[in-house]
Amino acid sequence: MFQEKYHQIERVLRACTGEEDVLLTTGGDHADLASTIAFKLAKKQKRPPHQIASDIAGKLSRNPELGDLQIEAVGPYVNFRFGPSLLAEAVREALEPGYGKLPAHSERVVLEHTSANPNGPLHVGHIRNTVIGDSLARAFRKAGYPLEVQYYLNDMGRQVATVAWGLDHLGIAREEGEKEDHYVARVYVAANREIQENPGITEEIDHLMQEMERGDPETAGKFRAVVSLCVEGIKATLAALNASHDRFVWESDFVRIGDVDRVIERVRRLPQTHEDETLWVDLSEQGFEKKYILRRSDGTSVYSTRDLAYHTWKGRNYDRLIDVLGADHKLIGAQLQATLKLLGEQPPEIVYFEFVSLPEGSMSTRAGKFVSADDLIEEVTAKAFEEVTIRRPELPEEERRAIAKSVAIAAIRYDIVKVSPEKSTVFDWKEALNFERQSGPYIQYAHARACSILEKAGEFEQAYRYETEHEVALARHLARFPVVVEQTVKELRPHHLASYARELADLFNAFYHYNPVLKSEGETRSSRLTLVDAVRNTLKESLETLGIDALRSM
RNA sequence: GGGCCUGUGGCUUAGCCAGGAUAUAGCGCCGGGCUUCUAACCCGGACGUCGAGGGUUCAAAUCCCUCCAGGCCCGCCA
Repeated sequence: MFQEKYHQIERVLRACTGEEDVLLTTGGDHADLASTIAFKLAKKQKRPPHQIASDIAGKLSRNPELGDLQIEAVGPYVNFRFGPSLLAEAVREALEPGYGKLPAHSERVVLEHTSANPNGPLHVGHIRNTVIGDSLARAFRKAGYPLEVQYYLNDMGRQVATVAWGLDHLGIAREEGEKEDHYVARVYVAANREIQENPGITEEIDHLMQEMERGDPETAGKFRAVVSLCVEGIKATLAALNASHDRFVWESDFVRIGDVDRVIERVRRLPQTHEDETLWVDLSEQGFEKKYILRRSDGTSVYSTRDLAYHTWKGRNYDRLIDVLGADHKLIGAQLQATLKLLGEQPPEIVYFEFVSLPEGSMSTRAGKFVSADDLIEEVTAKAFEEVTIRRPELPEEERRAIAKSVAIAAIRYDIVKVSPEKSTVFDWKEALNFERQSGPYIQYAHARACSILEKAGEFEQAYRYETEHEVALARHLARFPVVVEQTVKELRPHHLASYARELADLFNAFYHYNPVLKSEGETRSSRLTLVDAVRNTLKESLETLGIDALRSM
């Protein structure tokens, strides 16, 4: 409804003013939509803007095509407000299962996110990638795109080689009940400490990497064992976070099947490519002063080479490539894009997010200095369980545990997704454990409330008469959900969804306190119940797009 | 030194790309509200030179320039 109305008003304003850009925006508190076109025309017509606005409003008010729209000039602004029948239509649409779904696109999208090195558990920095990536993935599916989500597994890097070496030489046993990825991290930290004391080990690790690249079966087996072990743990964490990947792509496969050799051959034919002891691309014309090295002097490939092969493969199998990467990848990401362009391949769109640090400084897996996602989930779940137990002591423990789990993931995911990706953040336990307003559980609570009202109401006739300011504000807000989904995929910024869901919960809570539902009567009761149902559905759809469980009771 | 990002009340944050109507919200603070649909809630109040300066414009948190502060990057690591 909202989009149709937007485009219709835009069309009519164009016809009325003769201007191409009619400066139509959302009007905030003042209106559903508003135009500042009068300012622009004031200059051309040499008349005061409020007169022009008033003229336009007068003309449009007599236009029957616009239907149930209140049009008013307020000073220099032309304001449009949805009338009762449009609000009814908005609520009717919001009741539909899957509300917010946009018309299907045929463009096949591949979205890569998380892709953390398999040398330890995901930490609170990695899961910013996971939460942004998974929320975007859900938004893309909601926006009607066929989508595949991938995790690129760096299974032949120095980190993995270091762990493989550590397992062979340090005799560290896995502890009882220790999660795979945490065990791998322990070996990794110990191996790094060993290297510090005895730098000669670096040569042994270099040798392992060369053997791996050569395809030596014994070495490959060792690497695969390390990575498989670690990935088991990582997958469990991702599942706990409600994040999923359709495919894990192993970096070494591109070496094994010859794609890396093929891409090197193609790069070699570029005029920008130089070969001395290494093979490198001169990207200075593209604005990069650093050499983009693709083959070491010992003949082995580097991460960038394999990444080039991976993206070439993606470009051939999908129409649109999206990567979610930490801000530390900005340079290498831009070099990758530039080189793919030189090769005539499709470069990825890259969503960068800035760093998450700890109050005491940057995180480091190597130094064992990080807060793991598993510890975070455990702490937040424990706090959530306490809360549920205080509020709902009568519920069986099993049910309280299930609620606590969902509440914890809601708190964690929302806390991360609500902040714009370009903002660097400092991880804060107090914020993570806060379940009040502007949190995931706050929104879940609004949803549970709506469910509870509907359950008590039983059967009711649908009706659509909205008069109080709270009813009208809710109906207006419901209409915007599909626009927010559209905006999220257009800008690749999932935090819009987070703001939207919170605003909807805010409006619903205010409505709840001022407009009794079950105690009202007749058409008012039916209309309010219908509205509550529409809010419930829209909250559910927006929560699920954020990867948060829409609990019916909490 | 160079590149990218950020700077909005004590703290966190939306708005900035597509300039317009009293700058969004939370935490914290002060005050009020649970025999009434779940108080993980609601209402009221105090708190802002939108980092600083200049420019463009009828109009700047938003665009441009300079400066300051913080983060990230500048490896034959990934």
